[in-house]
Amino acid sequence: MASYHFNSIEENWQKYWAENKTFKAENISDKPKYYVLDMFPYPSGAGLHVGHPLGYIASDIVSRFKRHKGFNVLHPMGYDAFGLPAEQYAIQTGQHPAITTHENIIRYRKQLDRIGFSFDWDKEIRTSNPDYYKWTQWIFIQLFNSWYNPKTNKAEDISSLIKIFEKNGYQSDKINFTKLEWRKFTEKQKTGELLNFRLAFLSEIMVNWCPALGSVLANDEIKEGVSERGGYPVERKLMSQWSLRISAYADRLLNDLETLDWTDSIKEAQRNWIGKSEGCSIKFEVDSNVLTQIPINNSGEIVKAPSKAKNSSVSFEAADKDTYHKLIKLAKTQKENPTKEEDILWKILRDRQFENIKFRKQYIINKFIVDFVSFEYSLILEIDGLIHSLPDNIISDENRTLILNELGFKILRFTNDEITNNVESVLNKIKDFIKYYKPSCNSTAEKGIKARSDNKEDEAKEIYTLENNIDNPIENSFFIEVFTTRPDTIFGVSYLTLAPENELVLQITHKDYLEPVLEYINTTKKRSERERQADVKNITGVFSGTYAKHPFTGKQIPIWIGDYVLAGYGTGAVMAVPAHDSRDYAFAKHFNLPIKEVVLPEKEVLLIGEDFGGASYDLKIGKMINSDFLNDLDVKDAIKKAIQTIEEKQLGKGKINFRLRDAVFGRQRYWGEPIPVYYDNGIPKTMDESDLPLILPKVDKYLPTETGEPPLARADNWQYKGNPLENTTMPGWAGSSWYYLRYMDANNTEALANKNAINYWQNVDLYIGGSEHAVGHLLYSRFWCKFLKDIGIVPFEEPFKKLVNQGMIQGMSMLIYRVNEENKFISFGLKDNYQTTPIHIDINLVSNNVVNIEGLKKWRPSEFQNAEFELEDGKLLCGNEVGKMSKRWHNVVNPDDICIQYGADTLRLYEMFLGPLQDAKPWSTQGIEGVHRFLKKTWRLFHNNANEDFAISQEEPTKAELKILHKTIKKATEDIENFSFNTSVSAFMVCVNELQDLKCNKLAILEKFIILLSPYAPHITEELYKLCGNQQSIEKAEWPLFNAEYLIENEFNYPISFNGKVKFNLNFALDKDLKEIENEVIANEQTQKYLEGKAPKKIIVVKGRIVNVVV
RNA sequence: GCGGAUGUGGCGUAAUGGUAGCCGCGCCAGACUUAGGAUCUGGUGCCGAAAGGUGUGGGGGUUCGAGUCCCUUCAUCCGCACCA
Repeated sequence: MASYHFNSIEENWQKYWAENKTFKAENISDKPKYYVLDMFPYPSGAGLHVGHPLGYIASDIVSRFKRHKGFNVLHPMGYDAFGLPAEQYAIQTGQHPAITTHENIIRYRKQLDRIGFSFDWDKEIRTSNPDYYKWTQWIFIQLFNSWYNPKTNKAEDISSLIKIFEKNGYQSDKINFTKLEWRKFTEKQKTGELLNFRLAFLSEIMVNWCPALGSVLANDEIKEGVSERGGYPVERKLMSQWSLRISAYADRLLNDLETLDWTDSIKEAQRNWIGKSEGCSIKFEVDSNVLTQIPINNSGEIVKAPSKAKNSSVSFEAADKDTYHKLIKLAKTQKENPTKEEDILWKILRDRQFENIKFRKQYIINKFIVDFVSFEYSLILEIDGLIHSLPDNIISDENRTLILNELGFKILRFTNDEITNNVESVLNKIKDFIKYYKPSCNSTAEKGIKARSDNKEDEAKEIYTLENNIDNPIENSFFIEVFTTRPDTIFGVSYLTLAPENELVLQITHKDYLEPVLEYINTTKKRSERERQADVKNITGVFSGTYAKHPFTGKQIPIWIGDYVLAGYGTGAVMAVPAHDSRDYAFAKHFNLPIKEVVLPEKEVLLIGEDFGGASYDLKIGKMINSDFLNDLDVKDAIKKAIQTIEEKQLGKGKINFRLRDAVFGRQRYWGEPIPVYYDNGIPKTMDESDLPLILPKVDKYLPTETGEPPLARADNWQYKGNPLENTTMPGWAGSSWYYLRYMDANNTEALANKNAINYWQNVDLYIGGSEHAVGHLLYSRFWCKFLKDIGIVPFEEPFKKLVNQGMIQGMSMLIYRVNEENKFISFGLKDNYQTTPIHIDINLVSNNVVNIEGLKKWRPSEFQNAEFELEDGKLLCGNEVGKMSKRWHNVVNPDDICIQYGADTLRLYEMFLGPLQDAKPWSTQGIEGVHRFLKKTWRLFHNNANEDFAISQEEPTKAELKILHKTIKKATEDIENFSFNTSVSAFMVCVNELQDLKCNKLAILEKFIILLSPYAPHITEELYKLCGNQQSIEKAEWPLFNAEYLIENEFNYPISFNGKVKFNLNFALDKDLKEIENEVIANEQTQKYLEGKAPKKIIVVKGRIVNVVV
């Protein structure tokens, strides 16, 4: 008895492969290498569903094929083991996430093994293993120790930058110091400056804070305003964070896309994400006639922007003179007559030695007197119950907070009661704050200190300054700098628009317009990102009351504030050209602002001054008009000319802008790689490499501390060399950004991988995975690869040469319909007679859309036991819905179940047979029978049907049999190379059907055929190969060679068509003269019938293809 | 809105510019069987009894010939989402 017992066959061969290490990849080999990689799975608690293996099967087929072709194949698998779900589970249950993760991995491994993948399991890796994350931390240290040198266009050791500073100082738009100043800087100041250059750096930035997850999320982890995992709300928050300077690599990441064999859609997604735009910055002088906010210092003097040395600083003590004098007077009174509470707090602040922190009392900032302020920490302390502002001040408390926050200050408020009765709590709050918010040189406040240090000798003249974006401002002048890609349209500018978040807004707003402007800022702030995104059509904005001067014409241009301008892009300000930008157009229309055309479209000539029929002309094609020196130029030339002129006149300069933001690298989370950084007296330093790995410590709870610090702060003795260690951990993408390198030499303790191994395996030849990683993982991996190349670790620029995206396998949900507010369910066809709600039920309760009602009652007795059912034809029919395969919809299909019922070979073949790998498709088990039947047929070819014995013939194959075989060899080889797996499965079926028709059981044919089939169905083919008398695994067999001679035909049955429509067929020898064929076709009596007595105009004969008669 | 992809039987799909629907599911008929949910044979786009006609989302074009190339339009799916 030898029928096809797939269960035992599959189990035996899986054991054999494991024991014999059949798929071991050698790091030293004479064979050519081939590296096939699957995207790193995260071992979730739900296990694998049938969608996951789709890509793994495809990559496994390619791997096995390449081995047959004589390649040394690296085909590894491992786990991206850090991640939020395990941590969420840990928070809920208290179980260490390592335990959960380990259990999940065991389950994954069992499921993977069952499908018969040819992974080299000796190379398995887990990102949560200290042996692995040691090297993730090591890479982080290298990033910290590097900066990007734009001259050499690569990362270099930070020491080369320090040398530059020592020799030349540094000058740029935003950072300026001389070599002498550099030498005078304290260590802290130097650290701060260097952080502006390190590829891993600490900075204070707006982050996406998800309170529910207790974590910061990257932009690509947010979908539609909520977190991708869990769907929790996300808010914007200013935080001190580790980031990676991916923006330094923006150009290389963009340009090298061209070298990659990836799909256009992924490349396009990355291009969009990087978002390069070439243009020009232009400065608009704010009209001094209307600028009422004269910078004034504490003494009531007008402060001139310190010329030259700190030329980019503008005073922020902006209040008009009248207001200011009132303030000074008030401050003085308040200082002299402190309240009881004020006095208590002041004494504490003065006496309690907050290391190096100086607090000032009753200090004027902007239009306000604050109670206490520390500039080192940008911290304001306020005691409720005190008068905060001028008695007649129109600014509300809310707006006051807003303005102070806007200036980069954080505010701690205490009540009188708190100060009188619980001074310790007040003290602790301040201490906690100071501990959590490290002083950062990137914060606006810190820059103030920097500026201030120049005027040390004159305390009275201390001013709090803020750096802005203005280059070389002329004294007492005030500029708004915009970024535009259309400098050619400079003469079409009818207004400027600032983003509401733009720091300049508060400076330029006319005092009469302050209230509506503040109100507008507040409204836009309250609107969540989500609302703002969803609501593009709703145009909002407000006039600032101030005008700017056109740089060429000198004309007055109104300055508006509008939330259609993004604060984070360019300078957060635009020059609006409504005639040639649809967003500006919509805004101008809404507020009735002038529209001036300056580009004449090429084709349709529009009358000047006339509206463009409700739209703007945005294309960069046409001739310039109404544009002074640009007139009559083509747009493209005008752009060049405009930039040139603007640069000559020093009104701005050519600039390239990227949308790509630096990547936030810290998570307020436990289950991730600890960041190997400690704080020596507040200065961030990396650990010695020899002390790595920095092991994730034990904590009592996986939650933030009471003071809001990340869970690592709970660890005992979380210190290095007596200094506090960093409390945040690395994000999920850290470990997965370089894992492909670790597989090359997974157990190396000396390096992330041995140099020879890296040189042998090089980059990944084929990478298969879902397109959901288009911009996250794939961009970060490219970034790290380029960095590792710069520092000499890898010899290649790109990690993944060819990328194939498998389509998602969707789930088919089963829906039954409950009558609203009744416990009654209606069959699909009758549901329209009622008001119903669809309910998802377990797909196992349904076959052919018929619901098993008894099963349903057992599945959820509470819901269905006593329910009423309205049937059609005695059946309860359900509806279907295609969507995500998920536990939630009860539509998960587990590959284990398929393996038990049909076997792994059937599952593998079927997943490939479903359709093109790249296409998304809903999972349906309909059709799996056909694939299973095919395998049974294949098995029978090798067996005598009568007694089911293995029976194979040694006879010489016939020409017909060889033709079938070689046709299949050709198709199978081409299809694998084209990733067209579905068509090759179909070719195998054709082959078996035809061999069966010929009753062929010849070894010479069948043995070759099963080698072709073996990458797809490895178990059954191993078994048959062994039965054929082979001692070795089929894996070692050579791929059959295709011989075209067997396919040569000597005659062809030509379709005869008339005007392209086929009417009948005629048989001719293939070497027959084409003219003769033509003659015979004309002579044929059937032809005469279709000619209807007319003479043919023309006859086309294509050899071996077709005959077409033109009538 | 912009960008990308896809539209072919009841279903999954196939077709170097050359006979549209290969292969599989489902369905119909039959054979072998105590039985079949095993296996085998034949049929199966649609209309039509047949002859024949018609047919690849719609419209137009190029070509001797278009599912395939071009233009246009519609629908669905996926990205990006005011990037100046």
